[in-house]
Amino acid sequence: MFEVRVRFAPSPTGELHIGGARTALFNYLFARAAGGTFILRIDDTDQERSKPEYIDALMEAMCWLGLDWDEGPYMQSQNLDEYNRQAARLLADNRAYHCYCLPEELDEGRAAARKAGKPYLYPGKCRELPEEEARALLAAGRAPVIRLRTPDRGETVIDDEIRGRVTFDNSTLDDFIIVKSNALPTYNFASVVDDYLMKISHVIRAEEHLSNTPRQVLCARALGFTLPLYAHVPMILAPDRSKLSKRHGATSVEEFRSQGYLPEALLNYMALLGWSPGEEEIISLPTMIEQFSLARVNKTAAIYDTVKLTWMNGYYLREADPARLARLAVPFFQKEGLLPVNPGDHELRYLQSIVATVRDRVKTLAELADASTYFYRDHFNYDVKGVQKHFQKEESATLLRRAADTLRLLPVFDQESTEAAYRGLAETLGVSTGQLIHPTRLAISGRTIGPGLFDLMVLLGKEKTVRRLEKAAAYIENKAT
RNA sequence: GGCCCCUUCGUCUAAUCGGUUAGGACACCAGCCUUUCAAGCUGGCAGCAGGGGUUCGAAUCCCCUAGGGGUCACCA
Repeated sequence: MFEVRVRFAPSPTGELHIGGARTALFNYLFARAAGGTFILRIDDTDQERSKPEYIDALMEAMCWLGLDWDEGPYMQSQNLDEYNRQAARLLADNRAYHCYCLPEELDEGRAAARKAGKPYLYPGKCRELPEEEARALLAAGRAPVIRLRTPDRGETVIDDEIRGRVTFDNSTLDDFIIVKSNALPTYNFASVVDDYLMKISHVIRAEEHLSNTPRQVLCARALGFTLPLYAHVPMILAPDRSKLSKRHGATSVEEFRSQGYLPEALLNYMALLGWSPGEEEIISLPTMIEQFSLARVNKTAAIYDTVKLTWMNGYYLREADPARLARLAVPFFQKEGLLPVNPGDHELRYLQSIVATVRDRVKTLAELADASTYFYRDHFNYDVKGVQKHFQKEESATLLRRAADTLRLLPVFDQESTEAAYRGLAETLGVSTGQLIHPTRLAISGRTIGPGLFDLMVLLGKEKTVRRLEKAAAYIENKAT
């Protein structure tokens, strides 16, 4: 039995989006399920587009999700000598050659091929370039690239763990570039070298890489490397069925986080895209590890749907430990201006009791904060429809004043006592409890929807409740005159 | 356009070797519960892309068509 070693190898050219995160998750699950090693590698051989801040953001996102890696991060930019060494070997073996063609020269051929409706293949101009000419070109200041000498005939076969046998005709593959003119390796080359050196057993990545795979196999064979096993997982598509990109709005882990999604919800939702567990859909990371297998990963691209993710987030919101939830909610309350930068113990305790009550009816942390504003602000507008419904008759004012008077006299202000008081008052006044409850809710929260009224009053406290009832009564009386 | 991959309710998916009233989840609708809104519970709507084969029998195997996606860079 060989050791399972897998890697997640993003290029730091943007935020970690849900597709990349899901690939990371599957690698993680596969490694953990097999007792193997999960490696983080940063494929940063593109100097132009790679940005250090993306590396930090990437690791931050993975930590937030709880996808801890065992080795790395390894940077390809730190391993340049190795690629050069391997390329030199290929050159010495005549399995690769220098090519002096300029990109512009090649562009002409490309344009012509496109016009003719044919695929463009490098014509092999420098394949057998005489020594003299090469020297002359070099002397003229041309920086060559290195191309792999690929077979013209035969086929390259990949036995993919998920997709089965995939065959490519070698005649459709040209002598592709493995080292750029700036001496940096291309993805197909660097990736093969590292996967071999790191003893990667399974390359688990998105399907978009499937058509690159024969090139990598050719590289590995030229280098004399044994091949890893490949598993190409289905892509995650945007709602418009196209590949995920910035223009699709919230797709990065960081964005989901800032919208108030919980890591366990995002993780659970992502796991369901392209894979299905046993009986239960709601599963924790440890359970995913127990149940994960590549055999149950399907081949169909999935369109992600935030509606289901949001539902799931609501579920996890209600399940979460209240103290933890309060901690996670802090930035959202700060953003609404409800909490100071450094909230004290008292404020955090109050937050926790609010969160524990309000979370039952919201689906994200952002909604949670939004639904909690009236606990912190005395000034708010009354819901317009609510006013029409509950503040229209002048006797409503009387009702509210009677309620305020009753509550004020309560020696104990808790769920039971307030409810008993209200039910008693309704009876003496000869009205239904609802006739008392609805105007009260509007009076103390400005809203027609929210937590159970008695929870709400207790959370607000006797003083504020009574004050707001009287304020509302005055509002109704003013309105009437 | 060439090459490669894919195709079960609107969306995510199940249906181990071909035999199921094609199952579940989200969403939606209805009812129950109820001080509102949620949640919860119960029920409902909704799918094998199309056409040919093979077979006693096909969502499942084969072929064709259509559709979708990916990829064709000195990006990964």
